[in-house]
Amino acid sequence: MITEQKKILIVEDDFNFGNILKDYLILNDYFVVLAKNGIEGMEKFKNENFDLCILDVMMPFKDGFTLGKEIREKSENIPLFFLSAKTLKEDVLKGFRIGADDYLTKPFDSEVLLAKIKVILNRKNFSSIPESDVYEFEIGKFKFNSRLRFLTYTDEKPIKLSPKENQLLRLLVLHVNDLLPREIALNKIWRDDNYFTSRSMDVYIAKLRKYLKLDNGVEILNIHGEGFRLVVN
Amino acid sequence: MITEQKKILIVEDDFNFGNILKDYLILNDYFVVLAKNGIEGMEKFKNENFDLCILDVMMPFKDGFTLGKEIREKSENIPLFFLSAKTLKEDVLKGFRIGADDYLTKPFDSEVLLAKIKVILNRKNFSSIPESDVYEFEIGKFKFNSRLRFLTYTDEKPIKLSPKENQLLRLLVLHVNDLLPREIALNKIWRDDNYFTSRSMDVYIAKLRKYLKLDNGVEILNIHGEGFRLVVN
DNA sequence: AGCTATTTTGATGAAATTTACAGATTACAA
DNA sequence: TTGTAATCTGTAAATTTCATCAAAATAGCT
Repeated sequence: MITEQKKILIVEDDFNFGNILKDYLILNDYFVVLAKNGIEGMEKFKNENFDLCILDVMMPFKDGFTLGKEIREKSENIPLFFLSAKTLKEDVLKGFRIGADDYLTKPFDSEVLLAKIKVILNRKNFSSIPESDVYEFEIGKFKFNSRLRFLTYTDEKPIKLSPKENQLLRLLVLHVNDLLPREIALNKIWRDDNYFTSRSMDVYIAKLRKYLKLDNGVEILNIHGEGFRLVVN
Repeated sequence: MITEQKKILIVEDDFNFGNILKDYLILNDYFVVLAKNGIEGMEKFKNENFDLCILDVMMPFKDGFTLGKEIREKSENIPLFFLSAKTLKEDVLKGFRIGADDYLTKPFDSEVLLAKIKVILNRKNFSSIPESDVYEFEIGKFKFNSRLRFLTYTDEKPIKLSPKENQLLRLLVLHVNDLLPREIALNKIWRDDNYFTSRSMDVYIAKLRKYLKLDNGVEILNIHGEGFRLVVN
């Protein structure tokens, strides 16, 4: 995909207001889905893949805070905005405690909202690895096909790579001879960066090293505290 | 340093307000530096290493917008908040155009500010685009790559540098033949200037000297009470 | 169920950093 | 000059942080 339209979920029970907001964001080149209440909002959230959620706080059946909490449980990283007429400090803080990225009080200026959306979408640009068209690589005497998940040493029979092995090797190759920061690999592949995903990544590095040992002109070096580096002579 | 405290720069010309804010953030376990105006703010920004900047908009000599723009030029990723009594939409939008992450209008609730600071500092922020940055240097007969943390003497095999060795050597090189004041190195690398960080820096100077001995046209001189100087013939 | 892929644990050791210290050097005042 | 306090030097030890990898646990598929 060349131009990647960002996909926004709006959950707002006020039909008029919701539609105005939706149209405004569409006009500004976002792909927008509008849900009329918390139940529907959760439904859509589960079935689609959004880049940002904008939730009204006061809604019948399921209020925005409850919905926000559920969304956070499912996805701890997705940007979350609350909209509310309630300017009470306690409400605002509650929103942030739930894991909101911002809390806007109505009435708010639509251009300001737009600015905030831009800021947050530009910051968190870790959609999974883009399926660029390149998927055949040479790594020393290896051939690596990241689409078929095959790693082939000269004429030997191809080693099948697991999805994670494959993604990791692909990232390494894309940064060949240069540093692949831990953080980036973790967020791109595991979509999260913590102690356990980090240990997990180490496991895959070990696996790849084992495969790559066949060619001793190829190795994966560690840069302590920074990340890894695939070196090819 | 025991806890990895986040370091915040506040630039605010109102002495009272600035100090109250500073104390409040310190109370909440941040390391805070307060600058009284835009000039001083830029000075501190250049010499230290912050996780977040909070800029008052209306200040004499150099206003917050101008300062914010300069900071953005130097660091495109550092989180930036504007504070202002001006609630004019145009000002708010201007702030965002400059690259602000948020714009708070005075009076604002300190707890809300705190919540926003937490959100932004915990945000996993990584763009795969490395900060455009010079990282290849020549030091006499050495080649120094501060990204890969390698120091290579002619054709010998590269010496791996630890993160601190690397940062320190990089700072020295950036000031080559000129004085690198202790204070600046400590604030930039150790983020704090005290007896222990200072001893620690001495240890690293000794380590670098050992590495650099290979080329006797290169040495690190001390300027008593001032700092160090990397000299290259 | 049985197999395979993946994640989580945890033991171990390696690397990096801080702290400590003893002997030099320097600044500076008397 | 000389004495003394402050600063610097290099090394070693103690502490902390990080990487490695086997193995166990879990999830997911056929």
